Amino acid sequence: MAIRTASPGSKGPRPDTRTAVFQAAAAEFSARGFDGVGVDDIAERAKVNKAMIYYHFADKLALYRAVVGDMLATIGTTVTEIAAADLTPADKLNRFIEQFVRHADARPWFPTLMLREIAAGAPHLDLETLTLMKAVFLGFGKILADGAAAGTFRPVHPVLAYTSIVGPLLMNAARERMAAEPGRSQLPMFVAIPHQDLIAHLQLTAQRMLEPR
Amino acid sequence: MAIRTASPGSKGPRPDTRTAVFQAAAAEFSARGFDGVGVDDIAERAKVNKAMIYYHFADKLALYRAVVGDMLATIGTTVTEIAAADLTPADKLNRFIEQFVRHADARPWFPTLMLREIAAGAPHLDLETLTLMKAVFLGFGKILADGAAAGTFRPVHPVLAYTSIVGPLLMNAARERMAAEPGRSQLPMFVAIPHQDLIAHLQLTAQRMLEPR
DNA sequence: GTCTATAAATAGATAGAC
DNA sequence: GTCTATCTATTTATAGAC
Repeated sequence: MAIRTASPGSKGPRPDTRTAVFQAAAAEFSARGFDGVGVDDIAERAKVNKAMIYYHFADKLALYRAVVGDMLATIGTTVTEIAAADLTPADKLNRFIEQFVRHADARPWFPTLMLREIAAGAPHLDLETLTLMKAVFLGFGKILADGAAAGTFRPVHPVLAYTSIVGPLLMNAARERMAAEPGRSQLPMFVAIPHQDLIAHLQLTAQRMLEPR
Repeated sequence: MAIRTASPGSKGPRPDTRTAVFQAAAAEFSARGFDGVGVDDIAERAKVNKAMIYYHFADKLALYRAVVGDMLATIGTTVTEIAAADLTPADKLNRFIEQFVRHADARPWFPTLMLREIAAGAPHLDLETLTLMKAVFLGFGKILADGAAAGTFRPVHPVLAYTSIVGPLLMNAARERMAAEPGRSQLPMFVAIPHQDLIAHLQLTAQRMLEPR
């Protein structure tokens, strides 16, 4: 990835103001939610004048949708690739779980922002953004259907299977965030779980859930 | 439950203003989150003057904590009772799942409010409220430990087991809310799942997850 | 593209009459 | 206990100079 930095003290046009705003917005929205974040907060974090945000984005909602849409598009591409890969359904499922965790590790704002939007009932999302969300679900559903057709999976309603895997994934990310608040690490539900263990547990649970008997 | 209603047109002291505020706050906070709700919104829904809210509660945060605390205390009592009941661990686990769903059915604000607070990293909760949250987790952990001691469950980290069961539960509630928004019922991830099916699925998945091999 | 200044609306919270 | 009116701070958003 190319790194573009403005020369120190430069007064000319900053090449990546938009990117700085975008990244600051992702972090802020993830940390405090749509209503909890002010446009000033984003400007401050991005080290950008507030008016610049309105120069690059129509308004706060459009910026938010851009962040969530980009996030969903990225994970959607990953899932679609896995679903289309040349692997057994069981391997695809394991890969789905592993990639989801790795994806979240590389983009810490992702799970919390997604969980927040889900918890809120997705009131900020338009149909276009929801369609990106759908792509993730459909990719997962394809893995399931292939497995059922091959007889390696028992038939389970894709919605139930999806929530059974993604729900714990997101909830664990939220748990880690709660634990990060000061004075909480002693509480038993906030002990650290290595992501290797998380992945292994979810993979085993998912395989058992789908196992024909 | 006794029903107390002020006589129509009464100008005297309303007996249950506090309750009206409390219930309105639960509904509003659940629907739009701490930052998304204005004290005016709560006053309007409760059909109470805004100043009355500050007469009964110190401020917005104290009101919010009262709502969440009451919610956690109620579910905590239920879980503790199940853990102490005279049942096999497997039956206790099934009962935990069923009661959690039934509890949410009877109190529609519960799952969303809880998921919201979790997603936010519980920034609004003090240690006292978190302790109530802990009680729910500990009750669940006791069921697990009893099962492991009796050999009916394999040993699984209680945090992983807890998120694996409660995560899907909460995520499904959020899903139902997303589906409720207009123009969304056609999307495949928003199809309705009967709660009977949800319970059965989670019970089966949980038992398989914990099954020794 | 970038900045300052400010408009316009809304938020949380309180004073004080009844 | 209940109400009206209001204070103060903050918020989204824009106008307009450079």
